[in-house]
Amino acid sequence: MHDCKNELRSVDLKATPARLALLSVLEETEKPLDTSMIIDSLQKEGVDVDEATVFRIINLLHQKGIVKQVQLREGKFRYEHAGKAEHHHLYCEACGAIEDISDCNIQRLEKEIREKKQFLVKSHSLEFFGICPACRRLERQRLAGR
Amino acid sequence: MHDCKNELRSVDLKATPARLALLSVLEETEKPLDTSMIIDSLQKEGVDVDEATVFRIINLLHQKGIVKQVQLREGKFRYEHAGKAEHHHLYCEACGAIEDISDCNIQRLEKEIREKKQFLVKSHSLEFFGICPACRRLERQRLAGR
DNA sequence: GAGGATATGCAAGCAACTCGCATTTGTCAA
DNA sequence: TTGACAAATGCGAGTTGCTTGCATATCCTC
Repeated sequence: MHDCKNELRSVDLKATPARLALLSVLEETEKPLDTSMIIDSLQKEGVDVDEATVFRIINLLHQKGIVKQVQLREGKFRYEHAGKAEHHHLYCEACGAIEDISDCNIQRLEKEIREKKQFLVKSHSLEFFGICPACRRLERQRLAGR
Repeated sequence: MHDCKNELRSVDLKATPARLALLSVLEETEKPLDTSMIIDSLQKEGVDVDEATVFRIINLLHQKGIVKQVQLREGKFRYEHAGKAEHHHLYCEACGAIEDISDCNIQRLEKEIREKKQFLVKSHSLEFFGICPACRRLERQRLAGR
């Protein structure tokens, strides 16, 4: 919450209370958040920001490269701070749980694409969808219980 | 357009004109389409289907596993026939061109996730975003010309 | 502290998608 | 072939995620 100010300044954005609070919410949260989650978190910290403003701030931060968009087949975007190490997501289709995975070498594939196809890869998204261990256990219990 | 009927029957769906036409559009098109593209294609074939109906059909086909959802950071879904070989997409952020890529072994990664994390992977999405060769050429010309 | 560029709130608007209900249409059995 | 019924469609209204215009408030520089 202190170097948020510098982070904003470094990309020529004014350090307003709304932006500082939003940025610190994203830095403190490990999972990607959608805009309504962001608004909830801000309210819990006593910061009341209009929905339109949240979208404007998020879009600015995204185009400055400070936050990343995450899509999980929910019909909306989530966002996470770009400062984290390269990682992807396991998304449980039953309960919505999200887990990070980091061990994958897409880098090699990106390099191949760049060399063979002359396509300049700027970013990518890789998400796995399925059922998490907890939900699998629940399902097994449900089946056994009848 | 002939075995579309059987395809629908095989998942207990009535073979209505709208569904048959929609399915054949998806089978004939190589790129993933969004709903308005689907509606346009249907109209060109003289089939007039309501927007709500297209969404209903697409959702049914998706939940029966006949079509796949594709997300390309456009704020909406695209769909493609699930019968195609496993592949992913190169999406040009400048002109919107989409190219398929097929050479990647995510399978190994999926297997690892299933074994190490007990997470049952049902599907995944991998999309690369960047600038395609044509757009890179245009950009170079634009820079050289001034 | 004042001035000017910029950020915000509010309200209206848009696009993707859903839902309820009356009508039409496949499908299957007789 | 036909008739009946479950299911599909069209239409209209509604919801949600997101954007925009404009007046007011705020941050930053001097």
